[in-house]
Amino acid sequence: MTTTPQLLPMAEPTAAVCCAPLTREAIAPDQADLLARKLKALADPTRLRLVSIVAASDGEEACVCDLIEPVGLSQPTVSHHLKILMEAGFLTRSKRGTWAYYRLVPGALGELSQLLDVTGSR
Amino acid sequence: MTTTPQLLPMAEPTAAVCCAPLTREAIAPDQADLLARKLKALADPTRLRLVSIVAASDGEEACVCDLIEPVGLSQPTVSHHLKILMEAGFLTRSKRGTWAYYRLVPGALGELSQLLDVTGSR
DNA sequence: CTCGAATATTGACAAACTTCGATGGACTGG
DNA sequence: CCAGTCCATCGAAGTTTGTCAATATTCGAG
Repeated sequence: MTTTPQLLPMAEPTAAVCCAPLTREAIAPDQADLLARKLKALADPTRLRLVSIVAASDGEEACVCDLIEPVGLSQPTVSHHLKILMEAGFLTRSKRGTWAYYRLVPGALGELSQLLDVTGSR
Repeated sequence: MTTTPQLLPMAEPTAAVCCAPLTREAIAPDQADLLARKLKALADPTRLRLVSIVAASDGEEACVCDLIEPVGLSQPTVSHHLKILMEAGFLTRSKRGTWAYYRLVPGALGELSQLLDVTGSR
């Protein structure tokens, strides 16, 4: 009964986590918080596999039923991981009939990637 | 009483996590594990700030005493975070006298960055 | 050798996370 | 309308994580 889970701003206000690569100057605490939340969403073997499977799927989308067997976990657990990935801005869901299809948010991974090391400086 | 914490292979056998970007084809479970461990090491606001401060420091190194005040946590906690970052392959330590100086491992962040999204494909 | 300073380690505890089974809601086919 | 399928949510159990105070360790100065 907590408040509605907040979506992390990623697609919309691109200004949120945007500017300084990690290695140029000390990151601000609030930017560190935001970046950490996104990294945490990805920092799980199952969720990495889910993202990867969705990305590699035909049409670059997959329904839950396609994801349960590959990762070998229960359906509620898979749904839970997908929700976390959605809230972090990496996936979107679209329902068609009883099926829920998940897709990658274009550019979400790339944005994170750039933040970690824009310049290749070090 | 677990086994001695294993260093994640990053500097040495670069073949470990090396090949397929997350979005080309489904990642193998063991690669997902490895990648998740590295992401988890980075997925904490304090540790992101530590990495950032070290990177932005003069001479690109910093001792623990320089890091305690900026992050506002106790000395044991800071040491603990630094240890995690070392075991994940992001930092190295060199002791000079009683001081311990931490440095970024060159390329470690970049390697991770590339893994998340090599192509910018999506 | 002894004292003080800089770090690391240990032990403890609360909070967060991962997982599951059970349940509930929504849609489809007969 | 009914039964069955797909998915999300709830509640609970077990594990992991972040943090601190207390303690141990290591080194340099005198």
